[in-house]
Parts: sequence; structure tokens; C-alpha cells
Amino acid sequence: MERKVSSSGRCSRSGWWHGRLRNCGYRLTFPRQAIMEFLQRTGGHFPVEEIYRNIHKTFPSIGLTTVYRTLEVLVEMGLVSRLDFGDGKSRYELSSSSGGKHHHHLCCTGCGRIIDYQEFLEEEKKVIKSIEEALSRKHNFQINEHQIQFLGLCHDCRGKEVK
Amino acid sequence: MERKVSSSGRCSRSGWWHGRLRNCGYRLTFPRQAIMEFLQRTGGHFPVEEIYRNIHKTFPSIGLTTVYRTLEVLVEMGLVSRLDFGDGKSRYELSSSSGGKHHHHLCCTGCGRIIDYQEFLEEEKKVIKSIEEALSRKHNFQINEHQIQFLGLCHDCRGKEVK
DNA sequence: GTCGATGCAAAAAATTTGCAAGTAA
DNA sequence: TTACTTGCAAATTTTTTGCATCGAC
Repeated sequence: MERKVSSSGRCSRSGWWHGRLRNCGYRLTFPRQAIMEFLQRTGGHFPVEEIYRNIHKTFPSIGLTTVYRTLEVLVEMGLVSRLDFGDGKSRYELSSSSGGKHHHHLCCTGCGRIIDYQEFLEEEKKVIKSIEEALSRKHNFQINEHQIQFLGLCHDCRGKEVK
Repeated sequence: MERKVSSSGRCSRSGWWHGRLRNCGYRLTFPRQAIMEFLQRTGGHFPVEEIYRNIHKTFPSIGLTTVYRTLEVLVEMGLVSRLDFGDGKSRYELSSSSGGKHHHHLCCTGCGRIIDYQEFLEEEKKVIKSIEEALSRKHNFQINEHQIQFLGLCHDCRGKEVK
């Protein structure tokens, strides 16, 4: 397989997630690094197809199937979070526990636009934490992550409403 | 089309959603009633296929395509909420604004099991409400609904973890 | 009677699987 | 060397669309 890499010109293994993969019994492969690097660098949430297009543009040897399979592994390890905004395709982003900034989402049901927000998290955090503890106890459930999303109409789509 | 109906033996139009449909310019059709009735009676969240199977068992004339199209209409009207738990299929439930009990979800990433919960809502409500107001103002966004889900491992799946 | 709603079949989109070949350790 | 990974193509699964017919109002 072709192996272009970062600036050094060689397959870097400096990624901090290297050890995480190894510890979970996974090998450090080039596609895995490329995808982690992409998610880390951009900091956004993308559908598989878009991750594939970006990665494949730079590294044509990486196929779509591998992107699917890699994301599955990364999600299972907790490095990446899978999101669903109801448009029929999954999206992926660096998980907050892996350095992604923790945030929640505002989803416009009119145009599908997604707005991230991180404000008011202090206020939310306290409540979320206490809810997590209580739910965890009550249902004997190990909570690893939470997702909060608000659905509605964005500025532009409100304007278009004729009602 | 065949038209079996409720207990009266005739196509009932007593559903409270009758007027809602009419007001939105939609006709009161039999599939629409059957699906609303099903979601209301069961109170659960189901993938399209399962709604179809249940409805179709009783009313064989109703096709899968119609279930998809009907759910789309009901979601657009706000009668029904669409949920995604990341397993590749959408689920639908009566929206809380339509009499469904407002609740959030605990999703087991091990087995896909979903636990609904409604406890602690008082505590959550206050915070959610203030967040909604602030976000709404800041992003000029009309918030209609929110979804909160906690991801982790259920009782059974915790036991299976060997780590 | 009119125009929206439906069913069926076909198409499209998203995701998964089988398998031979490549490669990290 | 050995077992994990990958790419490609084919298969599945989920959802959408075209179109002639049917039905609510």
C-alpha cells in the first residue's frame, strides 16, 4: 500500500492514540492514523462519505470499506463518537474524552444545518452529572457518554415559514 | 382499499389528531389513523419495519411505502418524533407535545437495548429550559424539541466485559 | 370531479460481508 | 511467520421515487 505521510515523509507513529490501539489489541495502520489525524485536525463531525473523500483525495489507496471499518473500531475504543441527526447517515467526530471539545448540538429540521455549542456547559454539567449518577445506580448502567441535541428551525428557515 | 376499523366497524374519525391534519392541509386517511393509533396505544419507539409489520398484520392493505410517507408527514407536523440510536435505522414515537410522555433514553452500546426514563425530569427541566432560552436568543433559533441520551453498558453487558 | 394519497415495483443510498492479497509486529 | 487489515466487488438493508389507480372531501 502506498504510504505518504505527514511532514516527515515517513509513517509517523507519534500519535498519542498509538498506545490506545495497541492496548486494545489493534495494530497501528496507516488508514487508522490518517482518519484520526483528519478528525483531530478538523475538529468537526462528518458523514462517512465525506471523511472518505477527504482521506482518499490525499491517500488514494484508502478505500471506503476501510473507512467504515476503521470508524467502527475507533468508536468501539471510545476515541470517536458516532452521531445521528436523523438524515439517514451517521456522522463521526473525535470524542470529548479524546481531546475533542465537549459540545452539544442544535439541529435545524428545516435545512439540516447543525450548530455546535459549548456555552452554558458549567450549568449543564452539574445537572448531567447528578442525573448520570442516579441513573447509573438505579439501572445498574455504566454511562460512558451523553448526547444532547435541540431540534428546531434556524434563523434562515424561520424566515421561510409562511404559516 | 380494505377498511376494517376499531371496534365500531367503521372508519372512526374521532382521533384528536383529525383536526391537526386538516389544519395542515392533509387529508384524514386510514393509514394515518392506523399509525397514530398504533403509536398512541403502544407508547413505544419502533423502527419503520416494526410499525409496518404490526399495522400490516391487522390491515394488509397498508404498504411499507405508505408507512414511510405517513411517518414523514406526522414528524413534519410535530405529532411524532424521530429518534436515531445509531444502529442504522430510524425509530418513531409519539411526540411529547402530542401526549407521549416526555422521556430520555439510556442506550446500551453493547446490545443496543434502550431504556426509557422519566425520573429527575423536574431537575432537568429547569436547566434545559434556561439553556433553550439562552441558545434560542443567541443563535436566533426556534427550539421545538430536545433529545437527551446517555450511552454506555447495561447491566448484562457490563457482566460480559472481560477487561 | 379534483387533487391529494396509496400500492407496487424499481431505484437509490448507506452499510456490510466474502475473500484473496498485503502487512504490522 | 502469523494473524490482523485492507481493497474490491457483491450483497444487504434502509429509504426514496415513478406512475397508474384510488379515495377524501
